[in-house]
Amino acid sequence: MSEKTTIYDIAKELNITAATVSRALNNNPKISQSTRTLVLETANKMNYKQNKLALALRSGKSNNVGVIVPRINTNFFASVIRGIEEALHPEGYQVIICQSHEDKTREIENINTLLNAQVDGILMSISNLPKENNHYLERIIQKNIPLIFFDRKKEMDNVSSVIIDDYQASYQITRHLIEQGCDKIAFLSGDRTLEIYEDRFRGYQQALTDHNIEINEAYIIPIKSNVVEGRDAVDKLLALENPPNAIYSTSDFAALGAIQKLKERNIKIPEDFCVFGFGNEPFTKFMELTISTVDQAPLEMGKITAQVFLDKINSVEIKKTGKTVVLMPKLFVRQSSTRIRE
Amino acid sequence: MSEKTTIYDIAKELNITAATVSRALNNNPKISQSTRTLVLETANKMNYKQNKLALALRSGKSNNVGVIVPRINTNFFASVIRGIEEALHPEGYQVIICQSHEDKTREIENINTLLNAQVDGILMSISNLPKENNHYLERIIQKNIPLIFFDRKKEMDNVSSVIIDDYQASYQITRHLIEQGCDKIAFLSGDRTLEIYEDRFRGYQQALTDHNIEINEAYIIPIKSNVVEGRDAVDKLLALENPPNAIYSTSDFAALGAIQKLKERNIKIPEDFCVFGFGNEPFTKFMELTISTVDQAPLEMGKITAQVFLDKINSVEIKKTGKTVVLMPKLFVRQSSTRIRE
DNA sequence: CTGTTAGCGCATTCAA
DNA sequence: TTGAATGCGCTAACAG
Repeated sequence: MSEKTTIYDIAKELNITAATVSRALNNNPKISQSTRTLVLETANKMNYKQNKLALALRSGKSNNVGVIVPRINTNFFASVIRGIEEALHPEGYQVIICQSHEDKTREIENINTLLNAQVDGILMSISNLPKENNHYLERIIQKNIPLIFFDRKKEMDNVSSVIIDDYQASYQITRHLIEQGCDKIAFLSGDRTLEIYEDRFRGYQQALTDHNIEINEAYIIPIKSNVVEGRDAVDKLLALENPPNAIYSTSDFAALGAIQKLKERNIKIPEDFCVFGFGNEPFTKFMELTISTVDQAPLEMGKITAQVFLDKINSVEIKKTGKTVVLMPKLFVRQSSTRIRE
Repeated sequence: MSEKTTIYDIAKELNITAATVSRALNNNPKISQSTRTLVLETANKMNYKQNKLALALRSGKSNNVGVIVPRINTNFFASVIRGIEEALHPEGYQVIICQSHEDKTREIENINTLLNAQVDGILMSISNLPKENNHYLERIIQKNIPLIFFDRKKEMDNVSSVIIDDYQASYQITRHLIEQGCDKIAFLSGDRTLEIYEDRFRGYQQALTDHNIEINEAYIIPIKSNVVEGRDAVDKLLALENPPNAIYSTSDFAALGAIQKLKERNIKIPEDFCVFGFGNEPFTKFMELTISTVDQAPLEMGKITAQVFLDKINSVEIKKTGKTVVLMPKLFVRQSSTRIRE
């Protein structure tokens, strides 16, 4: 009862050989219908379960896919993972999740662990790394294991990516703030060595330029994605001789912190100061003062990332090219940035 | 370069046999220091990586541990997983995460998937099941795979659990609300077929009884853990002839929804109505009106759950007993229930 | 201390 | 259509 039955067990039961059983179980055409049904029946009766490990050892495929994210506890990453799961689970893949915690060392460890686990592919959103060489990523490619980036990518040969149009989102946010009458817009941004943040910076920059607003370097503040950094940023900004009248934060958490601090300073939102976040975390909708933000279509991003992986793994020819799928983000303009109602 | 080197490759290189290489690599005492270092050096030089799959097939251990949670995107479960990871990763275990989405069918699928993946253990928080038999859980035990429950458990032989003292937490919450002057306390609860919710109900009940307050069945409303259900519950409660003046919700999300709706109805919190949540979701601290809640020590719970698993797997004797570790929850009394300041 | 052998469970090649 | 033999990479028992 507690013993697992193998194809040998059912072969013995039927006085045939394991090879035949294997063929019957795998829809191999070279087998008679009668033995096939017989095998299937007894396999079922004996509660046979294929040993995936043996299969993996033999085929070199594990049917495991690794996912590496900076952290699991944001709505964005949790939802992307959900999307990946939903697309991959029906295909028989098991998803293994690792968190890098924005730490390069940990990220390399994650990769090693996943490679050890013989994953068939790695889907990842890279961490806030300093400008580093790609050795540890190239190891994946050399092993012929598909690597797909989502959201946070790095430019690499033969690697596909699924991202949103950060530039567009950023341009639209900045334009929106300008249209609301804000002419001094601060930019709280994650590490710009990551493409997403650089792209957002470019969108911000271009929108200002297009509206004849000069960039003020003092308004550009590097932050990490948490509440405290948003609070601290406001302190810095309000200490300026010429403080801003709007904040565009690339993190909802920092946007929240900023709003808290502005309120503590008795600055009225949105009348005196507008705030725009990024990521559409659930709490942005919950607040008494709802927070404007951008939805990054995480569920869709996950599903498409999974699909890109499946396409790669299932294509007969070895694809040596990488493609980039770009999703369109969607702005949710809420109270924290709405002065003018249409 | 892209080929993986095996112990045979390095054996051939050194004109020894694979067994010797294996021994050298595994710190087997029966080997000379000289060959050991020689093997280690060349293994390193040839970039040898142990094939975990072969190891798993041979040893019957996969070094994978499965974690099943209702959902990944709440602070509580994400943090428990983080705790599990932190304890298990250093021991060489890889954590595979599955979401049951509170769905029984999905939960059974998860278990099958994990068993197929030959996990060495399953750590799970069970879903909101109707009173069901345990067949699908007993399959795990029969396979001799350690099963540990955390937070949401089911009474089973030979199965350990790590939980918080839900009864105590609930008693303290209810007592606190009474001390704040609330004498009509509604109870929004998850499915009481789950022990945690039944325990919380008992705590609520006992506190009322101890303070000579009669239970009002109309105040007890079953909910799911989301914002909308909290809003709807308030509608129901305020439609009563004798509406309550406090809500204790076993879900922070429902507590949030309740607060939203109460505000919309111009009911003052905490002056006219107190609200207490459960789970210490981050947003409870973020709100303009901060929400009283209970911290379930998720990180600690994860670490201990992992430790219980390690103890079980590493013990020489086959432990046929299950123990239950009970953690003490911590109340965070915030604005939503604070009338009296000390 | 080291070599030989065998088997974990499976799928595939070669014969029949 | 089926059987026999083989190997995926590793380690443990046994023998030397």
